Amino acid sequence: MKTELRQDRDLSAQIADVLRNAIIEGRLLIDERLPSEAELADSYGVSRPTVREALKRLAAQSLIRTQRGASGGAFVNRISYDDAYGQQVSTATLLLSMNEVDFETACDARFALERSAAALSSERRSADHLAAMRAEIHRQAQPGLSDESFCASDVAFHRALVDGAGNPVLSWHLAGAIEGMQPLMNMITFSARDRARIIDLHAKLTDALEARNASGIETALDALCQETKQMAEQVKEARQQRPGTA
Amino acid sequence: MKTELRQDRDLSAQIADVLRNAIIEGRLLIDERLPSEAELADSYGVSRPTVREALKRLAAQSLIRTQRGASGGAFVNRISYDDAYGQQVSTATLLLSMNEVDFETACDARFALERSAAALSSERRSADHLAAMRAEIHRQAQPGLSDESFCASDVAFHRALVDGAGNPVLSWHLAGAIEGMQPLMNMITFSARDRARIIDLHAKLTDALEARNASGIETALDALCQETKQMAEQVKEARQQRPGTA
DNA sequence: AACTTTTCATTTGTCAGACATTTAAAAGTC
DNA sequence: GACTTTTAAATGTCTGACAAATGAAAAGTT
Repeated sequence: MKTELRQDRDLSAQIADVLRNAIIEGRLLIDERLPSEAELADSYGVSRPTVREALKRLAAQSLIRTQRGASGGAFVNRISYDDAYGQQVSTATLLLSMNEVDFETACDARFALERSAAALSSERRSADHLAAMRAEIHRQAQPGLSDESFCASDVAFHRALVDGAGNPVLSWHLAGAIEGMQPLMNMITFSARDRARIIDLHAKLTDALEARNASGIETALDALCQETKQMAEQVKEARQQRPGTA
Repeated sequence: MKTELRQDRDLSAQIADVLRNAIIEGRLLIDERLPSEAELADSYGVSRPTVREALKRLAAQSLIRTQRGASGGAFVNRISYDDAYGQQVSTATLLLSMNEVDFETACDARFALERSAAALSSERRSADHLAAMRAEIHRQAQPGLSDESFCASDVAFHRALVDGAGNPVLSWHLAGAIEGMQPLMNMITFSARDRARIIDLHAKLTDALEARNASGIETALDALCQETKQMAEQVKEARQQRPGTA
């Protein structure tokens, strides 16, 4: 772990890179303790604050955890499913909302991925998943539901659908595709007629899933994709007519 | 941006959370400048090193960039596609290699996702994508290729396939599924017979893509999935017979 | 007046040293 | 032996300082 640092870049960034590579490439094993801050500072020839900034960078990526006290220190972290889930959603959200990704592209990608998950789900889903989906449909039909709550329920519905595949890795991937679009979806105003159509499609989708009818699922998902893109298009047109609200 | 901080948690972590939320929820716009470190330290009642640790956490997630000099400071960053790509691959890699995700689950998820991307690619792929895929097949057939290089070429092949869909968001999602498995794939030793079978399937896959034959693509992908899982199974059995090499 | 050079204030990057707090192990006490 | 106290090690935080980069204003020059 001896690397000469250049002087023309942030020292803390370079140290973070060195340690990050050591962790990713497996030279530092899970739960292994890193040298203390003082030792790291000494071995890289920098001050402790600089080392600490490097360690905080790694902590932000859940690569290490720190513990105070005797026999404390920084330890290589086994990233938890929840941490990875949050990072996935967060990165997807930023990618979609900060880069001029048009809604149609994001939507196409999302439903393409969901189609394959739904196909697996139709083989493996349990009664619990169906029940969760029907519960969300029921919530979506309640009058007086805010657009935001409708959106949240929509996410929960699709999440249950995907979880039906019984593959946590697949669920993790889909989290980015589905939950990452939430900010974009929240810009949509759902009219009563929109909601009715969506709820109808959700019902058809759930029925097809219950019957393990793969083609029926695909049809419903395609229709949902079209519906969603259409609503987004309407929002876009409304924006163009009276700009400034953006 | 005035929030009381508790004393029972890391101050730098709390400050990072506050700023992160402000960015994600859009209260701080892209390219907007954050207050200077001294001002932040003052407004949160902490010292500058503490503020700096918080800012480094955000920088590690590409949420901000910093610039020195007059009119410098920390600016809300528009995350680049490349940054998001790297984060996606990195998170997926860690999730798969650090958590006891069995190979079969990861493999199923990966090919499920790739199936849907391939379906889109069969409609939209250009001649360039086909050429890139055939070039990788050619490389894979070369004798004396290391397992690692074979793996890398395999990734490039599938990446070209996915890129054929012409949807960068889809490519981004698939990057996690495909490249994230690379460490797991690198543990496999590819015998000459294994390689021949894989190359044959790659050729069939490319032919089907050229013919825009969706069902042929699906068949080839399913076979590849089976083949991959089988090879992993063999590695697993070999490990169990003489442990300690792990 | 127009252009060039210099100076300067601002801001991040880094350092040194100190103290506070937490924690586990060692030492002491009953 | 069981409990309490002490101690040492480590992270968390603070203060104050200097270095380096950078843009803008001031000064100087033609």
